[in-house]
Amino acid sequence: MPSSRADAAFITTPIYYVNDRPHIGHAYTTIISDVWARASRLQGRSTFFLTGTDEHGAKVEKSATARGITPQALADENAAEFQRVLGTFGITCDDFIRTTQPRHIRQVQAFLKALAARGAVTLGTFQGWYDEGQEEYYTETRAKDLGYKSPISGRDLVRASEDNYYFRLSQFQKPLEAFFAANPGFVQPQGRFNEVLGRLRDGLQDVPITRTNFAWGIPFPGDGRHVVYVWIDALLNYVTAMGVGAELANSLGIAESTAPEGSTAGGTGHESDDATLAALAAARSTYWPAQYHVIGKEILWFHAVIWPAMLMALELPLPRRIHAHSFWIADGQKMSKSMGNFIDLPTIDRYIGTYGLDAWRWYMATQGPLQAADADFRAAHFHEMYTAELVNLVGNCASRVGAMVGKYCGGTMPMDSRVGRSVDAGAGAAGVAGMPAPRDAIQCWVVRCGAAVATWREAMEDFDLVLAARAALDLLRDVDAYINRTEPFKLAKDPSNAENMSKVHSILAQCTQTVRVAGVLLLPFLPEKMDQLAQAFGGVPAGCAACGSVSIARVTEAGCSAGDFAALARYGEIPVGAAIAKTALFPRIERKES
RNA sequence: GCCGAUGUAGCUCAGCUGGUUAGAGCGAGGGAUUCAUAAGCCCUAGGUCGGCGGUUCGAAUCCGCCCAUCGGCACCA
Repeated sequence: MPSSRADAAFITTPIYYVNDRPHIGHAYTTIISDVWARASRLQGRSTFFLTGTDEHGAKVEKSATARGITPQALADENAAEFQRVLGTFGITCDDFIRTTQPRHIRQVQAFLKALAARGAVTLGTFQGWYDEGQEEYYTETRAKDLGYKSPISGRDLVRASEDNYYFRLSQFQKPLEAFFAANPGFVQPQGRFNEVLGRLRDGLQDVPITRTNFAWGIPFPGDGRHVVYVWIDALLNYVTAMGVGAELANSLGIAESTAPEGSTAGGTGHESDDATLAALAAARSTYWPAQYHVIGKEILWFHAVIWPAMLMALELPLPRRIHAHSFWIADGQKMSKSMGNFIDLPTIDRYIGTYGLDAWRWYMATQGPLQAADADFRAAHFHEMYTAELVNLVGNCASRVGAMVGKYCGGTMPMDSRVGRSVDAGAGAAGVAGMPAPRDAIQCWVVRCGAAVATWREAMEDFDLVLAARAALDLLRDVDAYINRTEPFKLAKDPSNAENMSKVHSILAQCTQTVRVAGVLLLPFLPEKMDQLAQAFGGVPAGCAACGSVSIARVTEAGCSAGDFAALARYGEIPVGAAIAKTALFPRIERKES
């Protein structure tokens, strides 16, 4: 069993079903996870961000058959599409796992074998409503909704049964209750956790984990007539990607040859032998358990109950937290294929084309359904948020500070002449040395920045991206307010007035330093633009020397990791004399009425 | 049907264990300015805090009922 590292963090998205086309839901989950991963790296933590594709199951098999290609060919095609699409969102995943890769298949079989060996699996009979045309089972409630008729063919559903292997979930009722009681923050938001607890009180039943009515899946070890049911296969990706089951697979002698027919395992990894698997484990297994499983609310039960129970059965550590977000709706309407109102890829591309990638990430991360309520996606709202927060606040604040340093300080970082006495923005309501008082008495910028950083860190820890972003924006609001109050542009009217010019330099020094700190906090959200800002504001204060950027580097790329966060986010790191340039970050966009 | 949640200014929402004139952001209207991306700043919006009843010296904040909206209810990624 791996032992986790305190200085490491592992964050995952669900793996996406290759039978789907990428849409806003995939974009959302992946982007918010990416923001968190970047923030984690920024803080100097060794961070692993995993996403991927789920490629087995009856639906994939059926779609492939309909197109006259193999399931693997379909999976290859769509997995490539997912990778391409996610790439366009600036995602910094450290790996992209595919469930048809041998490394995954071998470990899944090893885990199932271990589950069976530990008495967590039994053979039973599954009964359900079967659609003979679709070769699919429906749940009791779904069948009832359909009037016990096939939604496709209209024929009556039949009561069918098949022998399946079951995971003895019912055995984990007590252990799960104890775990939840001891970990009240396990599932967030809280409302979702309550839902899980409520359902748990109704009691747990064993769940089937194999199927025999289709072939496109991982053969169940010991009984080749069965394939592993897709969601068991899928859940295990979180540990197989990290090589957690490598030792088990090797010791059980499970070889790649047991992979299903037609599985050629394209894509990134092609680990197939014991040594490769062992290497995978050596490099990654200490990342487990995951710090965050980021998921949509529709798959909460699997992640909050079945997955922990499986891990308990395998005697593996449980993930620390599960964040289940809600759904985007479009203009007040649920998105659905029949409504034709899905925010699809072409729509997303249009937004990114018009507003830029960072703006898209910003809207996703700050206006999305992060908590229990669904969020409405509206074009007008997108435009308003872009203009109000990115153009008018972030962009404009950086612009006016950069412009004044250019005009009044020769484009170099000015000296704060009060350093040594007080780097504040007015110690108390009276202000300092004739300088107008700030709007609050707590405006010592060192303290102010430190508080913002602390708020940001705590918010990130809780996956409260909105609060984290606001901590940075508030810093910029304070800078704006400070400029308005101290009016350096008036003090600078007479350049020969040395005393006033000294004040101007002090004021602008404070503003410049603070804007830079805010920029660091915004980096995970706005990687391109905040990198641009960092370059304009003194170059590279404490970021990655190797790549010459403060952008958060990927930990997996040798020699390129985030710098010392304490220094990076500290007020005052821009050295006096450093070049400061005015920079235009977010262009104003005229919204054409549609 | 069962379980749970929500209902606060035009919009999105804060308001912990009840207590001075109910808040923020955005939008809208007005004002003073000009360093800045016609941005920033200041003032304003008089909203029965879903409805009714109760507890209390006192409730948006506790209890009950009602209305409305929403979520979960297991094999769906």
